[in-house]
Amino acid sequence: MASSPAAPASTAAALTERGRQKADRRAAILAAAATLFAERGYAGVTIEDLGTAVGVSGPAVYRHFPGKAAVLAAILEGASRALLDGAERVLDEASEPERSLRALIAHHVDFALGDADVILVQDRELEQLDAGARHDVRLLQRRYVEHWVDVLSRLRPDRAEAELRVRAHAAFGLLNSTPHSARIPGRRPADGTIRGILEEMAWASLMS
Amino acid sequence: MASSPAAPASTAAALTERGRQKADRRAAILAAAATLFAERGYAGVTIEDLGTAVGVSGPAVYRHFPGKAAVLAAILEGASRALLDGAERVLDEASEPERSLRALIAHHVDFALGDADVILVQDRELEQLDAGARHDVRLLQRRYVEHWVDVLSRLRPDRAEAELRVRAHAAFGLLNSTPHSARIPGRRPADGTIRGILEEMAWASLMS
DNA sequence: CATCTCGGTTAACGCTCGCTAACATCGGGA
DNA sequence: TCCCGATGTTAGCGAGCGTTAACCGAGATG
Repeated sequence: MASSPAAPASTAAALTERGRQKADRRAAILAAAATLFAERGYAGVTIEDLGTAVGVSGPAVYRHFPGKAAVLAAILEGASRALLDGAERVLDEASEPERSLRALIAHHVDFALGDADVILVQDRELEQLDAGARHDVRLLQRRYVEHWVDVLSRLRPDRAEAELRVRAHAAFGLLNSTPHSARIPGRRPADGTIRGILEEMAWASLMS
Repeated sequence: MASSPAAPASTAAALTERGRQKADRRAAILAAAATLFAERGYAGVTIEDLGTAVGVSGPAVYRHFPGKAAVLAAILEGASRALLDGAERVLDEASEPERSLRALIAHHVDFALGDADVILVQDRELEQLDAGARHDVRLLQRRYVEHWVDVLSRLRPDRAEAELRVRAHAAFGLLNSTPHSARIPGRRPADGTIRGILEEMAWASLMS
């Protein structure tokens, strides 16, 4: 799950100059890949495209990832982990369920509006992963959903967990709608306005 | 937009035996393609797969569609048209805006639960279309959204159309959530139950 | 200072897949 | 009945693309 050959354990960060450059390149490839995958789909992007997007060309990408699928896997695992970590951080700070739900919603909106490309790829390209990576991502997603279900079941103990799970998924669809529709032309309201609308709608739908 | 060489105009339906067989084949290919595209993505399905799925093999598909892209285009245009036609039919029957909105929601849920594969493909593979077909589909989608916005603006004349458009898109994301999450294992409630939950959530979110 | 590692280059292989060609078969109108 | 057009079949081309091979220069290391 970590790096390959006996990584310098804890002091991994302050390595040499080359070490940081490599990390930067890797991050740049991931960022460019998210944008390109969102625009053209995983299959519509070539390894050469990924290289060109970060200023190297072609097979240099293989110095950072073992293959094209690994790039997608890194994006999806990163997204799932970021979403999950954020949710757990947010839940540590608020114990009252109403506050917790509002915080969960706000955090999800932040992510959806901030990393729209990643959300799009996450929604669309999960199936392209090999069984192992797909399973890992699904596990992270499941844990994320369960946090939502936990909070919801404290707010509405009368409702079955199965219903709350359907409601959580529906809320994700609602909150992720902007990355999907943003590609359609037409003027949209400012991000701040959209954020308010989505938070209000998500709350109302979940508590209805 | 219709058939090629001087089609027998109005009496097109009651043609010969061969005519009906051809129509059946075409419909079978479209249905199989929707399922396969939903499972593996447009790029993950070969023309050979499409043929095999309906009992013919490989290039026989070209007797019914000029190419792979045309199959996708037919699915997406069919879906957009069905959604739009249904909405217009529904709006003809109810003039009161509250009833209209409830009917629009119910109709959309019907479609999402009944043609989950098509909804999934519609959400994911629009970009794979060539510019012309994509434009056509976008036009149909736009008209569909505008029907929702019209009804919403009669219910909430205080709100800007831009906001209502964001709300409509968010509601679509909510209503289309089940086709997306259905692939995740785990027991789900029965369709009837899900329908009720989604309708309630959509209404609450739009009117909040 | 010699050497080794590593991130980069270009060339090329091989597979997949959309699509076309050439040919067979058969239903249906004159 | 006879022929034409439509719907299949199999063989094969050609392009695109993921990946590997072979080589190179420079920064870290002893």
